[in-house]
Amino acid sequence: MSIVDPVLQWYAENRRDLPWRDESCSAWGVLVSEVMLQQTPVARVLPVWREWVDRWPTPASLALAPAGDAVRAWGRLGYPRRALRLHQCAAAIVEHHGGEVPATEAELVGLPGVGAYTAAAVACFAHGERTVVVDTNVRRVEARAVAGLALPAPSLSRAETELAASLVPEDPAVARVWNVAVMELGALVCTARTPRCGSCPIAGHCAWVLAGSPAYDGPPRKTQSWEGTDRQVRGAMMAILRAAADPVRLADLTPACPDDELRRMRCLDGLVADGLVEPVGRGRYQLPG
DNA sequence: TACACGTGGCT
DNA sequence: TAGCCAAGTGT
Repeated sequence: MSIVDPVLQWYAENRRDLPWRDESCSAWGVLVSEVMLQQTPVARVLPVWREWVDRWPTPASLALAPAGDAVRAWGRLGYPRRALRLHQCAAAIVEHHGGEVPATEAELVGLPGVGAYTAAAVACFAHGERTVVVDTNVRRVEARAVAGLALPAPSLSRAETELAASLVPEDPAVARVWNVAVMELGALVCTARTPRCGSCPIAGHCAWVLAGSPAYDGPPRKTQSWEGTDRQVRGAMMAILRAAADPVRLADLTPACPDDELRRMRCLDGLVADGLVEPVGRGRYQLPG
């Protein structure tokens, strides 16, 4: 008995109506959603995605805008480098793909900000290609249901990729639904911390449940630090720059890290090196033009 | 491979 | 409450 059919049926009855899943959503809209959803919850993405696709409905329209507009419109989604890469991605699509989002994983994976996951997701969800989509949700569902583990290992293994590939239905149209369905199950039911096994369509043959839901027993999962990190300072600087209508002075960035000038300068240099901040002379800085 | 990279909600 | 965690990518 495969877990595929019950998951497909569960999805048909429980799926969220997300705009990037609409038939009318363009491939570009799908690509934008996938980049925004990297490490970022759906609820936070929704309003920003709407604003982006309304303002920049095609890769060409975004490519024509200043990069700083993309960074500012990114708002507080986090990881603003994604906005910069999406802007670079739009330019690459115009330059190398006639302005159309490419359909194959091989073409997609070369674009800025598009890695293995996003390439598989866009090829499948936007173009109907039969790909193997493996994200953190898919890994968790399959780790539990098939491997009997509480959580997947910190990094993706060959075995996991092969397992995921073995579960994808042959028919591309069915594969497309499967890929989104297993992700949705991971997002809504088979969650990381408090899985709702009582509502799970495959709890009856979940290896982890059948083993008594044993606790995680793998290498320690390192928790990312935040307080006092460069990342915190960079985020504070970006917030100041997003809010500013004109270039800011160095002194305007002091509140981002008031007690450590060395760190402050290191973070600013890093932002400039990343292309998120642009020096404009006379000791002033702004979002990239 | 391991680490850096934002942000905010949830338990 | 302090972590934990969220549709990863680039180096």
